[in-house]
Amino acid sequence: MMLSRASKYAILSTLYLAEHASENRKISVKVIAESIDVPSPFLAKLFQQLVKGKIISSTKGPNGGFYLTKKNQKKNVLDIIENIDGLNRINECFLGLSECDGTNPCPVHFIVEPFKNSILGKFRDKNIMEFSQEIVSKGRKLTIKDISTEINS
Amino acid sequence: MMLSRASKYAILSTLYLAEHASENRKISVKVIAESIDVPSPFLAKLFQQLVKGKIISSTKGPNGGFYLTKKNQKKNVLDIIENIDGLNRINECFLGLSECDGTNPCPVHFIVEPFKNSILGKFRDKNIMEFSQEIVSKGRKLTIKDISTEINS
DNA sequence: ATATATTAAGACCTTTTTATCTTTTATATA
DNA sequence: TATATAAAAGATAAAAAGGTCTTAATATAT
Ligand code: FES
Ligand code: FES
Repeated sequence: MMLSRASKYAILSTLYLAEHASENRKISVKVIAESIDVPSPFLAKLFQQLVKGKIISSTKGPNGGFYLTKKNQKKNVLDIIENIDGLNRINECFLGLSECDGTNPCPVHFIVEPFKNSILGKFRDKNIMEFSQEIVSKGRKLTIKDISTEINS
Repeated sequence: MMLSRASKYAILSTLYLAEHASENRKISVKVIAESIDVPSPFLAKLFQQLVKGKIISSTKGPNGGFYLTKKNQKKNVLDIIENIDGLNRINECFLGLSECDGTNPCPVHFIVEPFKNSILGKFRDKNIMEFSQEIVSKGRKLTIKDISTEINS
Protein backbone atom coordinates (compact mmCIF):
# COMPACT_ATOMS: atom_id res chain seq x y z
CA MET A 1 0.00 0.00 0.00
CA MET A 2 2.79 2.40 -0.78
CA LEU A 3 4.52 4.10 -3.64
CA SER A 4 8.27 4.19 -4.16
CA ARG A 5 9.88 7.58 -4.32
CA ALA A 6 10.50 6.83 -7.99
CA SER A 7 6.83 6.53 -8.82
CA LYS A 8 5.98 9.61 -6.77
CA TYR A 9 8.48 11.58 -8.86
CA ALA A 10 7.04 10.03 -12.01
CA ILE A 11 3.47 10.98 -11.12
CA LEU A 12 4.30 14.54 -10.15
CA SER A 13 6.43 15.18 -13.20
CA THR A 14 3.96 13.63 -15.62
CA LEU A 15 1.25 15.86 -14.15
CA TYR A 16 3.64 18.76 -14.57
CA LEU A 17 4.00 17.88 -18.25
CA ALA A 18 0.24 17.62 -18.62
CA GLU A 19 -0.11 21.11 -17.27
CA HIS A 20 2.83 22.88 -18.90
CA ALA A 21 4.08 20.99 -21.95
CA SER A 22 2.71 20.34 -25.40
CA GLU A 23 3.94 19.12 -28.79
CA ASN A 24 5.29 22.58 -29.51
CA ARG A 25 6.38 23.39 -25.98
CA LYS A 26 8.60 20.54 -24.97
CA ILE A 27 10.29 20.72 -21.60
CA SER A 28 13.74 19.46 -20.59
CA VAL A 29 14.42 17.21 -17.62
CA LYS A 30 16.41 19.93 -16.00
CA VAL A 31 13.55 22.41 -15.97
CA ILE A 32 11.06 19.86 -14.68
CA ALA A 33 13.43 18.59 -12.01
CA GLU A 34 13.91 22.10 -10.72
CA SER A 35 10.23 22.93 -10.89
CA ILE A 36 9.04 20.01 -8.84
CA ASP A 37 12.22 19.73 -6.80
CA VAL A 38 13.51 16.26 -7.59
CA PRO A 39 17.06 15.10 -8.53
CA SER A 40 17.41 15.57 -12.26
CA PRO A 41 19.62 12.58 -13.25
CA PHE A 42 17.24 10.31 -11.40
CA LEU A 43 14.26 11.87 -13.09
CA ALA A 44 16.00 11.46 -16.45
CA LYS A 45 16.17 7.71 -15.84
CA LEU A 46 12.53 7.57 -14.88
CA PHE A 47 11.57 9.51 -17.99
CA GLN A 48 13.47 7.06 -20.18
CA GLN A 49 11.36 4.32 -18.75
CA LEU A 50 8.11 6.25 -19.10
CA VAL A 51 8.94 6.92 -22.75
CA LYS A 52 9.54 3.20 -23.31
CA GLY A 53 6.21 2.54 -21.63
CA LYS A 54 4.53 5.05 -23.95
CA ILE A 55 3.31 7.12 -21.03
CA ILE A 56 5.17 10.23 -22.15
CA SER A 57 7.05 11.25 -25.31
CA SER A 58 10.37 12.87 -26.06
CA THR A 59 12.45 14.38 -28.79
CA LYS A 60 16.17 14.96 -28.75
CA GLY A 61 18.11 17.98 -29.83
CA PRO A 62 17.54 21.71 -29.70
CA ASN A 63 14.07 22.61 -28.51
CA GLY A 64 13.65 18.97 -27.66
CA GLY A 65 12.38 17.64 -24.39
CA PHE A 66 9.41 15.81 -22.98
CA TYR A 67 5.71 16.25 -23.65
CA LEU A 68 2.45 14.32 -23.96
CA THR A 69 0.85 13.30 -27.23
CA LYS A 70 -2.94 12.88 -27.52
CA LYS A 71 -2.41 9.17 -26.90
CA ASN A 72 -0.22 9.83 -23.84
CA GLN A 73 -2.94 12.08 -22.44
CA LYS A 74 -5.31 9.11 -22.41
CA LYS A 75 -3.13 7.20 -19.95
CA ASN A 76 -3.94 7.41 -16.28
CA VAL A 77 -1.95 7.70 -13.06
CA LEU A 78 -2.22 3.99 -12.38
CA ASP A 79 -0.45 3.34 -15.68
CA ILE A 80 2.45 5.41 -14.37
CA ILE A 81 2.56 3.44 -11.13
CA GLU A 82 2.34 0.16 -12.99
CA ASN A 83 5.17 1.22 -15.28
CA ILE A 84 7.51 2.16 -12.43
CA ASP A 85 6.60 -0.01 -9.43
CA GLY A 86 4.39 -2.68 -10.94
CA LEU A 87 1.03 -3.32 -9.33
CA ASN A 88 2.06 -5.56 -6.43
CA ARG A 89 3.52 -2.90 -4.25
CA ILE A 90 0.42 -0.72 -4.09
CA ASN A 91 -1.77 -3.73 -3.39
CA GLU A 92 0.26 -5.06 -0.48
CA CYS A 93 -1.25 -5.51 2.96
CA PHE A 94 -0.75 -2.46 5.16
CA LEU A 95 0.73 -4.64 7.91
CA GLY A 96 2.71 -6.87 5.58
CA LEU A 97 0.66 -10.06 5.48
CA SER A 98 1.44 -12.15 2.44
CA GLU A 99 -1.99 -11.42 0.95
CA CYS A 100 -4.35 -8.49 1.35
CA ASP A 101 -7.72 -10.02 1.14
CA GLY A 102 -11.06 -9.85 2.96
CA THR A 103 -11.14 -13.55 3.72
CA ASN A 104 -7.93 -13.33 5.79
CA PRO A 105 -8.03 -9.75 6.97
CA CYS A 106 -5.24 -8.22 9.02
CA PRO A 107 -6.23 -6.01 11.99
CA VAL A 108 -6.63 -2.92 9.80
CA HIS A 109 -7.82 -4.43 6.54
CA PHE A 110 -11.33 -3.02 6.71
CA ILE A 111 -10.01 0.47 7.31
CA VAL A 112 -7.44 0.20 4.54
CA GLU A 113 -9.62 -1.39 1.88
CA PRO A 114 -12.05 1.52 1.36
CA PHE A 115 -9.14 3.93 1.13
CA LYS A 116 -7.33 1.68 -1.30
CA ASN A 117 -10.42 1.42 -3.49
CA SER A 118 -10.96 5.12 -3.41
CA ILE A 119 -7.41 6.10 -4.28
CA LEU A 120 -7.08 3.43 -6.95
CA GLY A 121 -10.36 4.67 -8.39
CA LYS A 122 -8.99 8.17 -8.44
CA PHE A 123 -5.89 6.95 -10.24
CA ARG A 124 -7.83 4.91 -12.77
CA ASP A 125 -11.05 6.72 -13.56
CA LYS A 126 -9.65 9.90 -15.03
CA ASN A 127 -6.98 10.09 -17.68
CA ILE A 128 -3.88 12.17 -17.11
CA MET A 129 -5.30 15.24 -18.79
CA GLU A 130 -8.59 15.13 -16.91
CA PHE A 131 -6.74 14.51 -13.66
CA SER A 132 -4.45 17.43 -14.36
CA GLN A 133 -7.33 19.75 -15.19
CA GLU A 134 -9.07 18.79 -11.97
CA ILE A 135 -6.06 19.43 -9.78
CA VAL A 136 -5.34 22.73 -11.48
CA SER A 137 -8.90 23.95 -11.02
CA LYS A 138 -8.89 22.84 -7.40
CA GLY A 139 -5.51 24.39 -6.69
CA ARG A 140 -3.68 21.23 -5.73
CA LYS A 141 0.11 21.44 -5.54
CA LEU A 142 2.82 19.40 -7.25
CA THR A 143 5.56 20.82 -5.06
CA ILE A 144 6.02 22.83 -1.92
CA LYS A 145 9.04 25.02 -2.06
CA ASP A 146 10.02 27.78 0.31
CA ILE A 147 8.36 26.23 3.32
CA SER A 148 11.26 27.91 5.07
CA THR A 149 9.70 31.17 6.18
CA GLU A 150 11.08 30.28 9.55
CA ILE A 151 13.21 31.96 12.13
CA ASN A 152 16.82 31.84 10.98
CA SER A 153 19.73 32.83 13.18
CA MET B 1 2.18 7.45 4.87
CA MET B 2 3.84 4.08 5.14
CA LEU B 3 5.33 1.70 7.62
CA SER B 4 8.73 0.07 7.27
CA ARG B 5 8.80 -3.68 7.22
CA ALA B 6 10.50 -3.45 10.60
CA SER B 7 7.57 -1.71 12.24
CA LYS B 8 5.10 -4.08 10.60
CA TYR B 9 6.98 -6.98 12.16
CA ALA B 10 7.06 -5.16 15.47
CA ILE B 11 3.32 -4.52 15.46
CA LEU B 12 2.38 -8.06 14.51
CA SER B 13 4.68 -9.66 17.03
CA THR B 14 3.67 -7.35 19.87
CA LEU B 15 0.05 -8.21 19.16
CA TYR B 16 1.07 -11.84 19.18
CA LEU B 17 2.59 -11.36 22.64
CA ALA B 18 -0.57 -9.61 23.83
CA GLU B 19 -2.59 -12.60 22.78
CA HIS B 20 -0.33 -15.48 23.79
CA ALA B 21 2.24 -14.41 26.38
CA SER B 22 2.06 -13.41 30.01
CA GLU B 23 4.43 -12.95 32.97
CA ASN B 24 4.40 -16.69 33.55
CA ARG B 25 4.22 -17.72 29.91
CA LYS B 26 7.11 -15.97 28.25
CA ILE B 27 7.77 -16.67 24.61
CA SER B 28 11.11 -16.87 22.79
CA VAL B 29 11.95 -14.96 19.63
CA LYS B 30 12.24 -18.18 17.74
CA VAL B 31 8.69 -19.27 18.48
CA ILE B 32 7.23 -15.87 17.66
CA ALA B 33 9.25 -15.55 14.48
CA GLU B 34 7.95 -18.89 13.28
CA SER B 35 4.40 -18.14 14.34
CA ILE B 36 4.05 -14.91 12.46
CA ASP B 37 6.51 -15.85 9.74
CA VAL B 38 9.26 -13.26 10.02
CA PRO B 39 13.05 -13.71 10.09
CA SER B 40 14.06 -14.43 13.64
CA PRO B 41 17.46 -12.65 13.95
CA PHE B 42 15.84 -9.54 12.56
CA LEU B 43 12.96 -9.81 14.97
CA ALA B 44 15.43 -10.31 17.81
CA LYS B 45 16.95 -6.91 17.01
CA LEU B 46 13.56 -5.26 16.91
CA PHE B 47 12.64 -6.79 20.24
CA GLN B 48 15.82 -5.45 21.81
CA GLN B 49 14.73 -2.02 20.77
CA LEU B 50 11.16 -2.49 21.95
CA VAL B 51 12.45 -3.59 25.33
CA LYS B 52 14.63 -0.48 25.56
CA GLY B 53 11.56 1.56 24.64
CA LYS B 54 9.58 -0.14 27.42
CA ILE B 55 6.98 -1.39 24.94
CA ILE B 56 7.62 -5.03 25.79
CA SER B 57 9.58 -6.89 28.49
CA SER B 58 12.03 -9.76 28.53
CA THR B 59 13.88 -12.13 30.80
CA LYS B 60 16.91 -14.19 29.94
CA GLY B 61 17.66 -17.79 30.69
CA PRO B 62 15.62 -20.96 30.82
CA ASN B 63 11.89 -20.31 30.51
CA GLY B 64 12.81 -16.76 29.65
CA GLY B 65 11.49 -14.85 26.68
CA PHE B 66 9.28 -11.90 25.90
CA TYR B 67 5.99 -10.82 27.42
CA LEU B 68 3.96 -7.76 28.38
CA THR B 69 3.69 -6.32 31.86
CA LYS B 70 0.60 -4.40 32.96
CA LYS B 71 2.43 -1.21 32.06
CA ASN B 72 3.39 -2.57 28.64
CA GLN B 73 -0.23 -3.43 27.99
CA LYS B 74 -1.15 0.23 28.34
CA LYS B 75 1.02 1.22 25.35
CA ASN B 76 -0.64 1.52 21.97
CA VAL B 77 0.28 0.59 18.40
CA LEU B 78 1.38 4.12 17.62
CA ASP B 79 3.97 3.83 20.41
CA ILE B 80 5.40 0.83 18.56
CA ILE B 81 5.57 2.73 15.29
CA GLU B 82 7.12 5.72 17.00
CA ASN B 83 9.72 3.50 18.63
CA ILE B 84 10.77 1.82 15.37
CA ASP B 85 10.17 4.32 12.56
CA GLY B 86 9.65 7.58 14.37
CA LEU B 87 6.57 9.61 13.56
CA ASN B 88 7.73 11.35 10.39
CA ARG B 89 7.44 8.45 8.08
CA ILE B 90 3.79 7.73 8.73
CA ASN B 91 2.92 11.38 8.39
CA GLU B 92 4.60 11.92 5.05
CA CYS B 93 2.66 13.11 2.01
CA PHE B 94 1.38 10.23 -0.09
CA LEU B 95 2.96 11.75 -3.20
CA GLY B 96 6.14 12.87 -1.51
CA LEU B 97 5.63 16.61 -1.07
CA SER B 98 7.85 18.05 1.62
CA GLU B 99 4.85 18.69 3.87
CA CYS B 100 1.48 17.01 4.14
CA ASP B 101 -0.84 19.75 5.03
CA GLY B 102 -4.25 21.03 4.01
CA THR B 103 -3.00 24.49 3.13
CA ASN B 104 -0.73 23.10 0.41
CA PRO B 105 -2.53 19.91 -0.55
CA CYS B 106 -1.15 17.50 -3.13
CA PRO B 107 -3.57 16.02 -5.67
CA VAL B 108 -4.70 13.26 -3.31
CA HIS B 109 -4.40 14.97 0.06
CA PHE B 110 -8.13 15.12 0.75
CA ILE B 111 -8.51 11.43 0.05
CA VAL B 112 -5.50 10.49 2.15
CA GLU B 113 -6.19 12.70 5.14
CA PRO B 114 -9.41 11.01 6.32
CA PHE B 115 -7.77 7.63 6.02
CA LYS B 116 -4.71 8.82 7.88
CA ASN B 117 -6.85 10.22 10.68
CA SER B 118 -8.84 7.07 10.91
CA ILE B 119 -5.91 4.68 11.01
CA LEU B 120 -3.92 6.86 13.39
CA GLY B 121 -7.01 7.01 15.60
CA LYS B 122 -7.20 3.25 15.51
CA PHE B 123 -3.55 3.02 16.52
CA ARG B 124 -3.86 5.56 19.31
CA ASP B 125 -7.27 5.17 20.90
CA LYS B 126 -6.98 1.63 22.18
CA ASN B 127 -4.10 0.24 24.16
CA ILE B 128 -2.33 -2.90 23.02
CA MET B 129 -4.46 -5.19 25.12
CA GLU B 130 -7.75 -3.66 24.03
CA PHE B 131 -6.60 -3.71 20.42
CA SER B 132 -5.60 -7.33 20.73
CA GLN B 133 -8.90 -8.32 22.30
CA GLU B 134 -10.79 -6.59 19.52
CA ILE B 135 -8.88 -8.29 16.72
CA VAL B 136 -9.19 -11.69 18.39
CA SER B 137 -12.94 -11.32 18.81
CA LYS B 138 -13.31 -10.14 15.23
CA GLY B 139 -11.10 -12.90 13.86
CA ARG B 140 -8.42 -10.71 12.34
CA LYS B 141 -5.19 -12.44 11.32
CA LEU B 142 -1.56 -11.74 12.28
CA THR B 143 -0.21 -14.03 9.57
CA ILE B 144 -1.34 -15.89 6.53
CA LYS B 145 0.49 -19.12 6.08
CA ASP B 146 -0.27 -21.92 3.66
CA ILE B 147 -1.86 -19.70 1.05
CA SER B 148 -0.38 -22.28 -1.29
CA THR B 149 -3.34 -24.59 -1.82
CA GLU B 150 -2.63 -24.14 -5.48
CA ILE B 151 -2.06 -26.38 -8.40
CA ASN B 152 1.43 -27.81 -8.14
CA SER B 153 3.06 -29.80 -10.92
C1' DA C 1 28.05 -24.19 41.77
C1' DT C 2 27.20 -25.69 37.18
C1' DA C 3 24.96 -26.33 32.96
C1' DT C 4 21.70 -24.54 30.03
C1' DA C 5 18.52 -21.60 27.85
C1' DT C 6 17.62 -17.39 26.44
C1' DT C 7 18.19 -12.35 25.59
C1' DA C 8 21.75 -8.33 24.67
C1' DA C 9 25.08 -6.25 22.02
C1' DG C 10 27.43 -5.20 18.25
C1' DA C 11 29.83 -6.24 14.05
C1' DC C 12 28.96 -7.56 9.58
C1' DC C 13 26.76 -8.77 5.21
C1' DT C 14 23.21 -8.41 1.28
C1' DT C 15 19.76 -6.40 -1.35
C1' DT C 16 17.08 -2.71 -2.87
C1' DT C 17 16.48 1.88 -3.74
C1' DT C 18 18.06 6.19 -4.87
C1' DA C 19 21.27 9.01 -7.22
C1' DT C 20 25.19 10.32 -10.34
C1' DC C 21 28.35 10.35 -14.17
C1' DT C 22 30.00 9.53 -18.82
C1' DT C 23 29.46 8.47 -23.44
C1' DT C 24 26.56 7.94 -27.47
C1' DT C 25 22.79 9.16 -30.53
C1' DA C 26 19.37 12.00 -32.62
C1' DT C 27 17.64 16.46 -34.20
C1' DA C 28 16.95 21.28 -35.16
C1' DT C 29 18.82 25.25 -37.07
C1' DA C 30 22.35 28.41 -38.49
C1' DT D 1 27.17 20.38 -43.23
C1' DA D 2 28.70 21.91 -38.73
C1' DT D 3 27.30 22.98 -34.29
C1' DA D 4 24.77 23.00 -30.36
C1' DT D 5 21.34 20.91 -27.69
C1' DA D 6 18.86 17.53 -25.56
C1' DA D 7 17.60 12.66 -24.66
C1' DA D 8 19.24 7.51 -24.48
C1' DA D 9 22.04 4.18 -22.64
C1' DG D 10 24.62 2.15 -19.51
C1' DA D 11 28.12 1.95 -15.92
C1' DT D 12 28.88 3.21 -11.36
C1' DA D 13 28.30 4.91 -6.70
C1' DA D 14 26.06 6.03 -2.33
C1' DA D 15 22.58 5.38 0.99
C1' DA D 16 19.02 2.99 3.25
C1' DA D 17 16.73 -1.02 4.53
C1' DG D 18 16.70 -5.59 5.59
C1' DG D 19 18.89 -9.53 7.43
C1' DT D 20 22.67 -12.61 9.70
C1' DC D 21 26.21 -14.10 12.82
C1' DT D 22 29.15 -14.29 16.82
C1' DT D 23 30.13 -13.50 21.39
C1' DA D 24 28.80 -11.89 25.96
C1' DA D 25 25.74 -11.47 29.75
C1' DT D 26 22.27 -13.25 32.75
C1' DA D 27 18.57 -15.83 34.80
C1' DT D 28 16.87 -20.40 35.99
C1' DA D 29 16.78 -25.05 37.38
C1' DT D 30 19.13 -28.87 38.88
S1 FES E 1 -4.57 -4.38 4.58
FE1 FES E 1 -3.90 -6.08 5.66
S2 FES E 1 -5.02 -7.71 4.83
FE2 FES E 1 -5.71 -6.03 3.69
S1 FES F 1 -1.10 13.50 1.27
FE1 FES F 1 -0.05 14.83 -0.04
S2 FES F 1 -0.21 16.73 0.96
FE2 FES F 1 -1.24 15.40 2.30
